Amino acid sequence: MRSHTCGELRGSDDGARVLLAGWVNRVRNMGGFCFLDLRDRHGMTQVVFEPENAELLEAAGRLHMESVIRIQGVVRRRPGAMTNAELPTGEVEVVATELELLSRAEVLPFTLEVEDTASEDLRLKYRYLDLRRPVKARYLHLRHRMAQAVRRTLDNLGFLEVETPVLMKSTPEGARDYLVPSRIHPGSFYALPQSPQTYKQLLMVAGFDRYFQIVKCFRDEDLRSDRQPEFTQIDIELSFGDEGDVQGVAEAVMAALFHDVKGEELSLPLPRMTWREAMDRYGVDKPDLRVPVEIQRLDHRAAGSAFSVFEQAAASGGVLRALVFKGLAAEFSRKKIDALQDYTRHLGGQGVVAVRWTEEGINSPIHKFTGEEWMEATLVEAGASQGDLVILAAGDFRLVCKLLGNIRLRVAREHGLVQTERHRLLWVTDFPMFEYDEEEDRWAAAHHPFTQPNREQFEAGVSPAELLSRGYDLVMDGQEIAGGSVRIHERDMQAKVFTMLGISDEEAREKFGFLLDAFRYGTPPHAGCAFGFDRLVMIFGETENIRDVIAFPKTNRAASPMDGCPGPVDERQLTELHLSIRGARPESGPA
RNA sequence: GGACCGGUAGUUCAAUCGGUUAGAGCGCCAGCCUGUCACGCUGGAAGUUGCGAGUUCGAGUCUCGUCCGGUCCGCCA
Repeated sequence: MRSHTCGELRGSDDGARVLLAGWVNRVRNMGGFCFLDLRDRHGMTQVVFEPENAELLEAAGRLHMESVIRIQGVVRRRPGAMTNAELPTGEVEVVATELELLSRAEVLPFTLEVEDTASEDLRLKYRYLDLRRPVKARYLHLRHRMAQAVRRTLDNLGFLEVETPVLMKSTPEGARDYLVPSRIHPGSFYALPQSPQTYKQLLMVAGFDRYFQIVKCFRDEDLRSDRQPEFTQIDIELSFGDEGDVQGVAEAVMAALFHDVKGEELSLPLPRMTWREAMDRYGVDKPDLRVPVEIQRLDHRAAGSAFSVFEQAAASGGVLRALVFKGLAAEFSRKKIDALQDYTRHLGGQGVVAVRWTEEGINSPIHKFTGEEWMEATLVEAGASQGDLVILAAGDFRLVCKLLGNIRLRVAREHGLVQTERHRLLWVTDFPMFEYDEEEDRWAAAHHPFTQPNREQFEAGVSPAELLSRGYDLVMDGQEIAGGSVRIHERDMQAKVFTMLGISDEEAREKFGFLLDAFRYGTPPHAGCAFGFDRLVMIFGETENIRDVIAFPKTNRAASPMDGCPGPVDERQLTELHLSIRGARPESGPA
């Protein structure tokens, strides 16, 4: 069909007879002759139609953009001034001798530009057109290269790729499941996996001591710019190893990606930081180390401030923390500070105290309570000096972390404080084992219920609030790109953790009996992790939008404007599945 | 579940304080053009202003509702 792609002809091919096929990117009809840019995913080549062949020239002039054609012709080196330095094929053009229209294109619903000019819903509805644009196609090329690098690396390290079921049992912990009704078992449902967690642990019991899988996972939760209902994990598990072994493998994967994709050597091992330290210094469990501003601890100064909010924080065991933005006092007008307060309330806080230290002195709304002396001493202790903007927040530890952690990033982004020259990776370790679930009034697993608690603490009977886990997250540029843990492999310990989670023996047997049973027959100590592959591609592809790195993504409301899913089904199908719909049925899909 | 932003020719946008026939670029159609590469020039067609109510002499513009897209909070072990 074709002898070359549209991206490979060079000056050295001068004189060759070639067959090219592709899409008409653009036609430039000069009257006496005409130029045509022929495009495929490999590149673009200029085709010339000359007056010697009037019939061909006329046919070329009639072509529509995005029609698919095949041409036969002769490669010709372009005259010096006519070369196009912007194109890899720019030294040559193909003089057409034959033209075949393979598929005529109608006028497109939007024009294919370099920039994202068309609205996102149109581009999603005609995703196959959006993907013709090289700027979009490049994300899928990148994704492919990264997937290959991961497979090659893990294969070389002795990992076995095993596929696990997509239809599985619904489990109580964690995200909302996508459910699939069973035809054969009336009233019963499969769940789509939120991750292959239990299967990979069972593979360890089965003796496959090094497993991996690049696998789709599903969570029926609301979407975000970095969250889709179906997404891909690089899932890894190994036996007879601990945190260090898993982290070493994950680091090897990252090093391979840096090498293959960016041509850079990643310096290993990556730094480690405890969860507590990350929260104290950055206010989040996934610190962006590219921002050179840290939270300052001023807890001991809260009592004695004479400002009721701070005093209250001190009295109730809360904290007083600060962010110091060097030299930004002058840039923060009343309006910008108000915007920051709005943002704080949006995050669920009551507000923060913004202090500007200018040439005229210290400007803050709480002077009248604290007095000049307390304020200046506090600012100095926080490391501030004249010209700085200081944000103070007091109260519950988690809330203060959330407010200052987010403000740190927001101000850094708005004022160009993010040092983007190089990526910053680190491991965050020693996470809390449990988090208190206010709604359900019980302790919930911070990672998942198979995570091994810190053994010393566990044996000493430390309270759930204090207990740390053997979980770890890999963080890159402020994003969690992988998370994992050393798993529980002892039946007794697993039973105790279930108890701490308020899961009864019966419930544990009902939901996880197969795993507990498996542990009775010889279980190797094991540990693992899973990468969020989509987010990884986002970072390497330098996009903020997860839809960019997925071939056919869903909208914010988990629908696909392209194929109209989800949509209603025939009554007959419902009957087969023993289902009836409560309330009115939709007449058509959401798109 | 909540907050905010957006929706006007095929498309991207404009339309002053609510006021005459809703404009422009790209695309499309017709014609011209021998070195373009976002070719150029001339002319033309193209609109349920997302949808539904309301206010008004008069609504693209104001109000309410609703649908769709996006960002964020909650949620996401």
